[in-house]
Amino acid sequence: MASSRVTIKDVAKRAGVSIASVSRYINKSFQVGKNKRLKIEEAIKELNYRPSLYARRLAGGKLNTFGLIIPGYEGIFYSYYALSIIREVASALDNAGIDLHLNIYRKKDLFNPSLVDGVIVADIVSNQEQVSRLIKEDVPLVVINRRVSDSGVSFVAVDNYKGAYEAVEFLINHGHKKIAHLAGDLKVQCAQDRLGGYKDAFSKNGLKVNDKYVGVTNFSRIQAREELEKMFSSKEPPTAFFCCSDEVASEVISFGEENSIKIPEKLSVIGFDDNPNCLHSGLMLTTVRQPFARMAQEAVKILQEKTAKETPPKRLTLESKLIIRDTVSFLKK
Amino acid sequence: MASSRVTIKDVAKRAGVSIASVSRYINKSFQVGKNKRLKIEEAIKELNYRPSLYARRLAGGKLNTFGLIIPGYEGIFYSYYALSIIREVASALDNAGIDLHLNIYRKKDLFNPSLVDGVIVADIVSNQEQVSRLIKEDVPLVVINRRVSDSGVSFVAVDNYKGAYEAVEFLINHGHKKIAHLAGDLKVQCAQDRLGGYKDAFSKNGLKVNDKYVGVTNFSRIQAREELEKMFSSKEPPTAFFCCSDEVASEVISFGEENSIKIPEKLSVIGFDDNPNCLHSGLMLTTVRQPFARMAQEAVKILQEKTAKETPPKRLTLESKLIIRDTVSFLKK
DNA sequence: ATGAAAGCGCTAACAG
DNA sequence: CTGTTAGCGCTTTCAT
Repeated sequence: MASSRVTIKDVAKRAGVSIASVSRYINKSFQVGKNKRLKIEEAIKELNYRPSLYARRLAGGKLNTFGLIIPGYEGIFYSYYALSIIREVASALDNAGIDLHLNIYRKKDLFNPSLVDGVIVADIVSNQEQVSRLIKEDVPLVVINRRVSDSGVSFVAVDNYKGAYEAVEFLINHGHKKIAHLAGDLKVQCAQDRLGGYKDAFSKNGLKVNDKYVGVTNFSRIQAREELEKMFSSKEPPTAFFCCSDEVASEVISFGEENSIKIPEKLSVIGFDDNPNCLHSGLMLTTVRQPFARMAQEAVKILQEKTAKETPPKRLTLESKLIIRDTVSFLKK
Repeated sequence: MASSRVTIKDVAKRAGVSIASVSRYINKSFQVGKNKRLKIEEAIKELNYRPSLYARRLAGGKLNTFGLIIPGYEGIFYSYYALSIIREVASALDNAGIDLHLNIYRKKDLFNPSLVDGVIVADIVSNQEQVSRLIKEDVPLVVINRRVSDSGVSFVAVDNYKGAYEAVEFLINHGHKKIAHLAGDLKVQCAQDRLGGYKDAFSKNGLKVNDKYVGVTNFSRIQAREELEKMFSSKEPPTAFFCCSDEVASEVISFGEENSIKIPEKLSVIGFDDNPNCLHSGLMLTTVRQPFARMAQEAVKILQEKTAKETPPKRLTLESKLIIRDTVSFLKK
C-alpha cells in the first residue's frame, strides 16, 4: 500500500467527513467535533496518511522547514566554526520541530527559497548577493554572525570587537607590549572586528600598534605558519599572540614547541572559538568562547516569529567570553 | 518588488506567450521557438522569476531535492564517520545540482518525505522503522553503509568484513598472535562485520580467538579506555590492537604513551576510517580507509536513476583499503 | 461545527 | 511549435 498516495480525500472518505474537516483537524484539532475527531484520527492511522507538504504550501500553509545557507568554500567541513553553526542550527531546529534544508552552495545558482518557510544565512565569507536577492523576494530572513548594514534585516551576531578587545587588554595587563595579532580573512566581518578590537585595546591603553605584529591569515594553520616565521625572524619577536581562531593558536603553540619557546613562560597565546579539538596537546588554551548555541537559538526564534507574522527586524549582538586557562603568563622582564 | 510573488503567469504575460510555453522553456528549452525563447528569457530576468518548486511538484514535477536521514544520537557532530557521510553526500549532491534536505532526527516523528524526490538513509545506528515506512510509501530510497536484508532495497556499503580481515591478517603476518579487537557498538552492522572479519582472520590462519581480547565500545575513547585497562591488567596483554575507529586507536596510543609502552615496538595498532584528526600525534596511524566519497557518489547516482524512472534495486559493496603507515611492526620474540 | 467550492502555481495531456 | 485546459492535494473563505 503506497501510502504516499493517500490524500486528504481518502481520509475524509474513510472517516465519513469532508476534507475541510480533516484539514481543520490536522491544523487545529480543537475546531472539530469530538466524534468526528476520533473518526479522523482513526482513519489517518489506518491509512498511514501524511499530508503533502508542498500541496499544503501551495494552498497557503507552511512547510515547516527552514533553510540554512552556507557558502561552500573548500574545507568547510573541517572548519570548526562552520560545523558549529550547522550543528547548533540543526539542534535548535530539531528542538523547535522544524526541518533543515541545508544549502552549501558552490554553484552560482542562488538558492531557491520556495522549499522553505524562512532562511538563515551564515556569514562565513561574504555572500551579499544571496542576501540581497532574498530580501528582494521578501523571504523571511535572519543573518547569523554578521551585523548587516541594511537596517531592515534581522541578524544575530557576536561582539567580536569586544571579545578581541578584552583578550588583548588581558595580555596588556599581564605586562605584554609586543602583542601580535594573527587575523583572519579580512573580507569577513568578524575578522575585521577582531582586528579593530586589537587595535583599540592598544590605543586605549596608551600603546601604539606596530603593523609588523599584524599578520593576516585565512583562519588556517598554513598561513599562520608563514606569518610566524616572518615575525620570529625579526629583531623583536612578539611576546604574546592574540589569534583569530584556536587553530591558528594551535599553530603558534606547535611553532613554539618546535623552536623551544616555552609557553606560556616565553610566549603567551590567546585563541578564539574555544574549539575542543584544540585542547588536546596538554596545554589548555586561553581563548575567547563564542556563544554559537545561543546564536542559533535566537536566530531560529526570530525566524519563527517572522514566519508567523510580519515582524520588525531584530538585531542582536551577543557577548563572547574570555576563557582563562594556561597559555597566558605575566611577562618577565 | 517582491519577486517571490512573480509567477509563471506574469512571465507569460510579459513575454506575450502562454504559460505552457514558459513551462516548456524552463524544463526543456529546446522545444520552444527561438524568438519566443528570447522573449521568455528576457521576461524571466526582468521579473526576477523563480519557479515555485512546490507548485511544480504538485503538478508532477521534481523538487530537485534529496533527503539525507541520519539518526541524531549525541555527539553526532563530533563523529568523523557521520560528518564524512554528511560532507560527501552534500558534496555529491552539489555536483549533481541537487539540494540537500538534512534530517537529523531525535524526535519520534518520522521524516515526511513529501519535500524531497528521494531519500538517502545512513545507517549509523539501527533505523529500521524509518526505512520500512519509506519503503511502504514507495519513496525512492538508497541506504548507505548497510547491507539491507530486504532485497528490494538499494544500498551502497563498504566491505567491513574484508577490511577487518585484511587488517588482522596483516598483524598476523607480522608475527602477532595476541591481537585484541576493540569493536564498535554491535547494534551497528559494520561493527558486527568487522568483528566477523577479525574472527575469521584468526581461524583461517590457524589461530584461536580469545574472548578476553575482544572489547566492545561505542566507537568512543572513553569505553576504549576501560577495555584497555582490563586487558592490560591481565597476565598476557595483547601485542597488537585492531580498532573499530581511528579515535579508539588514538586512545590506544595515548594509553601506550602514558604507560611507557612503545608504539610500534612494543604494541602495534591499526585503526579504521583514516581520520585526519587522528594523525596529529607525530605517529602516523596504520588504518583502514573507507571510500566515503565514492559511497556518497554512488548513492546519489542510484537515487537519481530511481527518481527518473522505475529501476531495479542496486546493491553495491565497495572495498576499503589498508593504509600502511607507522604503527605496526614485527613482533620481537 | 461542518461542507462546498475556489483557487494556490505549475505540468502535462490535448488540440490545433 | 504553441495555446487551452484539467487537475495535483491542500487551505480557506463562504454558506449552511
